[in-house]
Amino acid sequence: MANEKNLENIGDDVCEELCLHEDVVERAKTHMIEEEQYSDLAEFLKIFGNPTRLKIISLLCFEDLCVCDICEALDLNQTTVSNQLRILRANNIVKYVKEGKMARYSLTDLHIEMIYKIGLEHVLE
Amino acid sequence: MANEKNLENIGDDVCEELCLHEDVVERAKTHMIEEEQYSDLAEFLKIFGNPTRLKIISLLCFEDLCVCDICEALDLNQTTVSNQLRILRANNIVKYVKEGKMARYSLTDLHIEMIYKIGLEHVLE
DNA sequence: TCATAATATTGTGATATGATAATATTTATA
DNA sequence: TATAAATATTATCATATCACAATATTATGA
Repeated sequence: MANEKNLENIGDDVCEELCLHEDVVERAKTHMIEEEQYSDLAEFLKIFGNPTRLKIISLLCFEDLCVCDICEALDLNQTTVSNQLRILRANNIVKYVKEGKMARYSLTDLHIEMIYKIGLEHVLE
Repeated sequence: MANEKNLENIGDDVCEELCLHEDVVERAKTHMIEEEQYSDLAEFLKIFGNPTRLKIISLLCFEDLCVCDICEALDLNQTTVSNQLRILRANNIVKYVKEGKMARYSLTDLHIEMIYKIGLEHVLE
């Protein structure tokens, strides 16, 4: 962002001294997606970067649970769990249904479980 | 951590007032992994939570690249790219081979591409 | 061996994130 | 409708992260 003036003379100032394989660079660029899609994807995947949220996700892979059961299973206080559930909700990772006083949480779709499991495979090998 | 004394009277103090479905909680607990594995997984997946790193990963999905080509394709300065490559290396997401003055980077394995693509599928739908 | 290209490391200030205390909201039931 | 259980929101401060400037390292060729 913030360098419209350089759009056509990229390479003139910065890159004369760099290795620059122009054809390779051009081909690479064709595989890129929109700036905003990178941002959205980063925002989404960032959510997996916290142990508490991963614990919640790992529980919900097997069974829908209410908030207090998650608190109990993870030995965490209610504020912490509720806050993380809100973040997970906001990022479309969990959903919930109200059942009386309780809120029963579940994963939104299979993508969540897949990312969790592929990631785990990677760190365990 | 830091509550050995509560291991057998969990629920006596905090949870009398909460909903507590003991059987559900016990079953949920059996699906949990080690504390350290959650931490390791969070550290790993956290790396995907940054647009610059995702851009680098997205390029390397198609072709191995040297540092200056990545700089050029992403229009980022060399410091930024090198720093992010170091983080990616440290987390076993990319590897590189030295070719003369150049360093040719590639993804370590298919897990990386899978997480990128599943995540993208999720945010695009 | 000197200059330079390619890459890596370190330092910095602004911004984001974490767990939790304090407080508020919602809902069922007495 | 008052109470209490279950959950949600807000505020706080310590810590982590970001992009990049400045600087260092490594390796090739003159």
